[in-house]
Amino acid sequence: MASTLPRNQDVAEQFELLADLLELEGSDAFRVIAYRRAAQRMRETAGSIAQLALEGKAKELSGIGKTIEEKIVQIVSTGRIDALAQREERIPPDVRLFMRLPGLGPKTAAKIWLQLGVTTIEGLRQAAEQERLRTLPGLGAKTEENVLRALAAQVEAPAEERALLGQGLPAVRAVVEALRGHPAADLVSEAGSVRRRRETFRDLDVIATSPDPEALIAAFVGLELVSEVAARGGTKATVVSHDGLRFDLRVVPPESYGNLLQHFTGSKDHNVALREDGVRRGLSISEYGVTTLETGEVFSTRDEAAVYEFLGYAFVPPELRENAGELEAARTGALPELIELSDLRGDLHLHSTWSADGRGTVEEMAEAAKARGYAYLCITDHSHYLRDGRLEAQAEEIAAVGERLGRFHLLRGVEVNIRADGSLDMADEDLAACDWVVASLHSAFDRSPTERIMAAMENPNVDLIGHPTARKLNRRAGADIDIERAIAKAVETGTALEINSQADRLDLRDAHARNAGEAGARIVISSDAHSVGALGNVELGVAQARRAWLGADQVLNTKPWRDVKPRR
DNA sequence: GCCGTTTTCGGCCCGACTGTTTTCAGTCG
Repeated sequence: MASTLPRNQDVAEQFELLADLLELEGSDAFRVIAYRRAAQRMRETAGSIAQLALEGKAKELSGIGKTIEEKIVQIVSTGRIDALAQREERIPPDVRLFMRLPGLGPKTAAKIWLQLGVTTIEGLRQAAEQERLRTLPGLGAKTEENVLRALAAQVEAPAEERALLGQGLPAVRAVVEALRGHPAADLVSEAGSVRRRRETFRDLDVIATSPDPEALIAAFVGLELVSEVAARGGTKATVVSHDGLRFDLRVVPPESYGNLLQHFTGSKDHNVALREDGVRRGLSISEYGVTTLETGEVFSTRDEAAVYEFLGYAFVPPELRENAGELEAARTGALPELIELSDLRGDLHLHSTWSADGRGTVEEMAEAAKARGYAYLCITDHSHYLRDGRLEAQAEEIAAVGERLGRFHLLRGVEVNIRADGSLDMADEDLAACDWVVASLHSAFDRSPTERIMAAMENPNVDLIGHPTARKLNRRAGADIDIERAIAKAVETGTALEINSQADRLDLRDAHARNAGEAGARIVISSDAHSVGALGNVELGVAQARRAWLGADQVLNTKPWRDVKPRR
């Protein structure tokens, strides 16, 4: 039974832990890196890694070989990697936390544990206070100070959350715009994970060139949104905004701007793979340029695309830079043509004031959609607000507003709830009367969620599964959906799967949406808007679709309505 | 531990900064 297998996240966590403990033991660094890479690959794999290992197919994934595959099988059969269980008995759990403190690493953590006999966080605090850390070679007063500061900060701000792209994207754009308008600015760009449109971020990176770096830094730390200047130097600064977002600005030399933008956009894994590939071909790649080792010649450029071109790759869109096959594809001309925001022709999941939580009327939502340039819009209010005659009243209003809008298609839909037993909470004849039906999980996420959404797909009235895993970023993990079975059922029944564009949903997530696309499932990007402004959410959904390697032809609502829903 | 358009053995990204040091190891991104 697939549902009894450990989740990829949990398997990856054991390898991450094993890597940490091996590192504390001082074992071969490349072995440690190999475990971490494998863990990363597992997290980004949509199918069950445990299932793959049982079938002997996990080693087909890059970074996973025979040994790691065997260890995954150990997890399935005994719950724990043997090598990990042994080490957990020897190494006190808090020592792993030592090396997570900023400034401390595995070497220092092990030294403190083995030479001072410190085994707990509290013991570490005391050792620092009593000035015992400085008795160790290579450690001094400054280290003690750093340890105490780090421990205090940890108490103040425990377990930091990553902020949502939906909050960071407008914020970083505002900063980039403000800096571009400054006389000391030349080139300015977002960089880092926000440029790759990752769903969450730790800080927002901006890079720039300037004839007068000091003046640009001064303008940056003086921006109205800045509440605190965390660091400030001649070429870089870090600030915290009033709403708690961290921004990093780096001012870089113009002649290497392209190389630097490439470097600071990441991801780390993408850059490492790029550089390893370079080494194999006699090229040393850094943020300043590409050195041809044989001649010593250095290629640096203001143009990021020129970096990829020089290295023999097609330009890799930032959203794909995760070392998930994009380099090979860029070398062989196999990169996909990614969907763009302007490809969307309509929205197929959103709410009006007929839903208690909707803030725009049917007419307001329709007018706003028309103004966005859409050709169609489907109002999908929650089923439970459409009882006792309200379904008919809502249908009349949609029909009346639709008349006034001329050629624009205003459609009548519903978001029907999938109950705990897998049935839908609206009668089939009512669903059949709608132009479009979205079915979603909203509760009882632990009660056979895979079976429930698959049952919904079997209903011929259901066109789309909304936010398939029902996750909420920073709030709850998604339901434990067996995504491969769900995708197979979607393909079989022709039911579309949603990329929900709400900032804290983005569900399907990137890896799952990529799998769905590869399997030939139909994908819909929808706003799930509850207000006029939220129709713009789809920008996040399109970004997620790009991270999933999807082209416009794989997304249903890039097509005209007659092709989305051929007449029954 | 993984991997291969030199390789099934011998490699495995690059540079900056920090704190502790008289030349560098450890950490970080």
